[in-house]
Amino acid sequence: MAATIRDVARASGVHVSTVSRTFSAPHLVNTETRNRVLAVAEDLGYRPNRAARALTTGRTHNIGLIVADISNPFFPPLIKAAQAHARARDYHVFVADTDEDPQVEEELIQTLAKQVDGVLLCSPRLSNRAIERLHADVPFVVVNRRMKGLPTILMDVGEGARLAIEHLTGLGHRRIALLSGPVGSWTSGEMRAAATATDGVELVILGPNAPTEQGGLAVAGEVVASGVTGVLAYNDLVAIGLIEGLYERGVRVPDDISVVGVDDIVSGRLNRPKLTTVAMPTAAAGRMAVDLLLQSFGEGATPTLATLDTSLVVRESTGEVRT
Amino acid sequence: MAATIRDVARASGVHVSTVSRTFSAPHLVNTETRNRVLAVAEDLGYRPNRAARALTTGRTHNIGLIVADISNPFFPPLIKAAQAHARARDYHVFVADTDEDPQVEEELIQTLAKQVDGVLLCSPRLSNRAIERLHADVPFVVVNRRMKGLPTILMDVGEGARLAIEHLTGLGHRRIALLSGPVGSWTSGEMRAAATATDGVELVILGPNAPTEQGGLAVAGEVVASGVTGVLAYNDLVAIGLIEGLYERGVRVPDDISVVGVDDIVSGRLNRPKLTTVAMPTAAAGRMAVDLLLQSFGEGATPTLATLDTSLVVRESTGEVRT
DNA sequence: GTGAAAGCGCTAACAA
DNA sequence: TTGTTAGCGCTTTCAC
Repeated sequence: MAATIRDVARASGVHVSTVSRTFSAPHLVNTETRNRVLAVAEDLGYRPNRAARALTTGRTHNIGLIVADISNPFFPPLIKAAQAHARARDYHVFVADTDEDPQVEEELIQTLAKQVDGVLLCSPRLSNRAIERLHADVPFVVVNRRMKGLPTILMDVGEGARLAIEHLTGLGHRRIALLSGPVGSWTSGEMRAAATATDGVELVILGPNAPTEQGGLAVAGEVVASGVTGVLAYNDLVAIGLIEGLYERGVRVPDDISVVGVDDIVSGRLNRPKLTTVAMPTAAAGRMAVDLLLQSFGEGATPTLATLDTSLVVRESTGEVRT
Repeated sequence: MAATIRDVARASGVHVSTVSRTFSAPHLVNTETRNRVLAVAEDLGYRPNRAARALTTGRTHNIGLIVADISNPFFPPLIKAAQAHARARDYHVFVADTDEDPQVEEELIQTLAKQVDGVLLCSPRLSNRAIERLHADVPFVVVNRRMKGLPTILMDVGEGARLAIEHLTGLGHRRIALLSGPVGSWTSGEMRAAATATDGVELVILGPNAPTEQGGLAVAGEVVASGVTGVLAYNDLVAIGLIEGLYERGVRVPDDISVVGVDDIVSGRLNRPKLTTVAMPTAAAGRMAVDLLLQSFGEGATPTLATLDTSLVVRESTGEVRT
């Protein structure tokens, strides 16, 4: 059994409260005593039990981070940034994957609720109502989903979609497909709204699609059949899958069809053709999410909305429409 | 503030212990009473506080899962499998990323130690000594690293490397490069040992390399300069990066150089050329790791070694040597 | 500056 | 079947 505060107290001839202070309020204890306690603690391999500490303080110094699919390369940069940022502030991040299942998501939140001080909800699939209900149990910061009354971080994917469509029309494309994402995805809705609002475009909406390479692969036939020359995919994974699906059908990118993705994941930069895409500020979002959450622990916590800019990165998967 | 066991007790006119039993040993309480308590609990939105429960039971029902780099597509299938498997057994998995930094890894383990019942250590970068020391604080299961005395899951990458080399020699390749991985990687050592043991091969060892696409990209020049016709890369990411690097230098895969990866990640199945690779049973490893850990909680827990088979998947990145 | 005591939310004997 | 009591490891008044 690991050493407890009591062991340290006994071994150093002071009372538990003094040991406690040595760790949580060192300035309140005599330097000499403190050093002695510290030495004994070191000797015994004592480390304060965070869970027990949380019971009295109400602060676990843990943050939960919930994502729909950890294997989507969109998330790791966000996760890593959040972890690093949190660690620098003496918080730890626990990541959990919901497998795109709202019910698992809910369970996870409830489990996490008492073990963390707050939860970062990334691209949640839960209904607004459910989120509001769960919010009674634990503070949230929501990423990529508009939630009134909760601290929210949005990446301006609508603007990105607009840029992408403009890029395509600039290349002469008139008939363009939008590959939408999962039902309930805020991002997908934003993209759709932006695309619909653009003039001079015949928009074909295909979906919902799974936000994966498989999703893109599966919709390739429909894309070909739709007779479009340009495509804006829900994300890079879908775009990559689509390109492969088109390739299998003898359709070339960008020669026959231009494809734009969203996210700017690493493998999009290495695949051939290198992907033209809407770059999402994922790392910044991860850091900001942590900041907002910690901030919300303080007094007078005001729900905040932070919108981060996106940008279009033009690479090789888009080209002029063939005449 | 969320409802506590006491609120429920008061509101349902029983004592806290009865409420406690209703949740942790329902068969010990009268059906009628139980229903009443359950109704009140539901009404108040009460959920047992796992952290507090852990304090008395010594069981958190949480499992920590530590990986070196969550953005390496090798891990997500393992993570997902472990999470699903654990959830089915009423355990929850918290994932943390060490960023390939042994010091972060150590900190993480210590933080996790008291908040989980055990830790799954995947491809740890820590020294054996450090691992043994930390093992005093929390039970481990180690994946992809040989640790005497600890439950261990190994994927037989040595055998996989042997198959890969044989595949290459079978295609007529004689001069073959092995792109090794990070220092301290058990996998890398196994691959090297297996490759060295193969007869009739001129082996060129290049590395250590970062286990990423960048690592592969960076070593492409050396590969060309070495005059090999076949390459076994540390993992698929390195293989993919290498192929891109070769492509940039006008070297074709598999026409000029054959490349074999390790892991069988999804994007290797979609990139062109589709990657020939050593498939790792990651999902099985994740499930088995959870099993081993839970098992080790029981009586007479014996340290175990499980070795999982790998296999060679031949796709398009390898071909006959040019005459 | 340090000690004593109460209590965080819960479980686990032991009684009744 | 249910209540009583002690206590898990720690923090936090309040005294001294």
